[in-house]
Amino acid sequence: MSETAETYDASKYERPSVTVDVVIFTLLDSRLHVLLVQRKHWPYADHWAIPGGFVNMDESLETAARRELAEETGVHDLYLEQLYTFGEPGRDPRTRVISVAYFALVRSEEQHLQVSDESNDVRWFSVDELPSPLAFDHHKILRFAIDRLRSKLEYTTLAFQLLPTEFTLPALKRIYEEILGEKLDKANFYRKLRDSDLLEDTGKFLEGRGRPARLYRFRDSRVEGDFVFRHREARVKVKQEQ
Amino acid sequence: MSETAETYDASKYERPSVTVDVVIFTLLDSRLHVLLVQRKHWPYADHWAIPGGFVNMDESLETAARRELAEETGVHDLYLEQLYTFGEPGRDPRTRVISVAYFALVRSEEQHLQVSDESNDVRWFSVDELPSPLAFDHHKILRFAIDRLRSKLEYTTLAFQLLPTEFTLPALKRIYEEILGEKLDKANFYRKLRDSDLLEDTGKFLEGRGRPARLYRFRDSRVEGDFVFRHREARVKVKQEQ
DNA sequence: CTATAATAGTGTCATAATAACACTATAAGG
DNA sequence: CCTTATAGTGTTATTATGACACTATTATAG
Repeated sequence: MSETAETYDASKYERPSVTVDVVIFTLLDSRLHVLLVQRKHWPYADHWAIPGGFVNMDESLETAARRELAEETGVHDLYLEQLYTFGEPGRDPRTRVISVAYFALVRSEEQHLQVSDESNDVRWFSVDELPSPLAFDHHKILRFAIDRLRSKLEYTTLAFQLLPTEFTLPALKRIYEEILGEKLDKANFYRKLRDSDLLEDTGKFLEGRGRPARLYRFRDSRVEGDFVFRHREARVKVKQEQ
Repeated sequence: MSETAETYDASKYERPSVTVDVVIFTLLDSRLHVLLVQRKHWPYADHWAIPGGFVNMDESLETAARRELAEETGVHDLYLEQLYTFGEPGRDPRTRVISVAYFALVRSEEQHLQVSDESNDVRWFSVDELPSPLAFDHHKILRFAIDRLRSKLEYTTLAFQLLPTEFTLPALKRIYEEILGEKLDKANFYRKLRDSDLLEDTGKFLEGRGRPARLYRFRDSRVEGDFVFRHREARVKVKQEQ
């Protein structure tokens, strides 16, 4: 960030390439899935990869993320959150690539996937059945994203983004259970939600197998943010995170 | 992340520059301070800025952050944490610059500041008395860092990094109070610490004005990590973060 | 040499949050 | 109309929290 004069020469230093990569989560068949594209070209041809691509000179990182995602997968209209920036030398065989990773949650029913001519295929993969190996260091990025997702679930309303406008408490509880990988107590979970004042009763019901479930909606239309909602208390413990 | 063949031409796309910027906090006269350097050259000559600089092609982002910090300020030996990546077009008048920001806490007594020939001066500033305007979008980065620091204080042992190996409970409490900007209850704060099992009694005492304070040390030498320690319970509330 | 100020540290208790689990409610299907 | 499946509520023992009053140990002023 220091240069000698107005005579700054932009081409003086060799520059790394900058990409954005986007980890998109959804719930499919009640399982957490992630969106991957199958690469067509070198490097890592035929390998599955997190969608992403190079940042143009005149667009913001988030705009680039949105553009690449739409181009490569057809996914659009989502709340993106910056995850981490990966920049180890050697992570891309072509040249030095620094990759700003984003992540987001979407409702898969609302997304129509489409394959670009840069890839063979675009597909949702259960996070428990990922293809291996993934391209580049994408396995690491994915791990990072899943960890972050779990941890943010503990104190935000992130999970609500996976639900339609109107939803039932059991559905929300199932999402938490699937992502956290553990069973939650119904009574305690519902009580937290009632006390949180986040939900609004629609008066409607969802018919199903047993007793119909009451339909709620998020009180605020701002589901796209990070609201504080602890589904349970975080205990004091000593452990390393990340 | 997709290219047509082994014929990939690294110079084909115009590339942004990548810098690392490092927000260093310390406690000085019981106040939270941040390290700034006064720029010597265009752009923003004579403005104060967060230390940082361009990433070399063969070094990792964190290595670059460490190197720049040592070169520009003399500060070394610290636990760095990635903060956020800022990449709006136009944030640097020279060219498109994407900046990966890091932050860290240090004990100022252990650091000997030294000015590089790229800057006029290096100095600690109280976060309440920052020079204005700062270079580039560094004010925004600083805000971001302070917010993150406060929020991580709530559930990590980050603050312990500001203390020497052996320290007293009142000293630790003062750090929390200064950074959070609010008074904490002694009894409750000490109880949390006792229950957390993070500390070890050294058997020694620190003499002072009144009753001598018992000296503790962190039980683990791994103060340089992110341990979970909630100095108080986080309450359920609905608010937007960041 | 005693009183006071200053700082460190402990005890207590009403209230709230938590976790566990037993219970009731309402539907479908045989 | 009995069984199963799902939704939803009540209850209670235990623990965590916040507030605040109390005790302890030193230096220093007079």
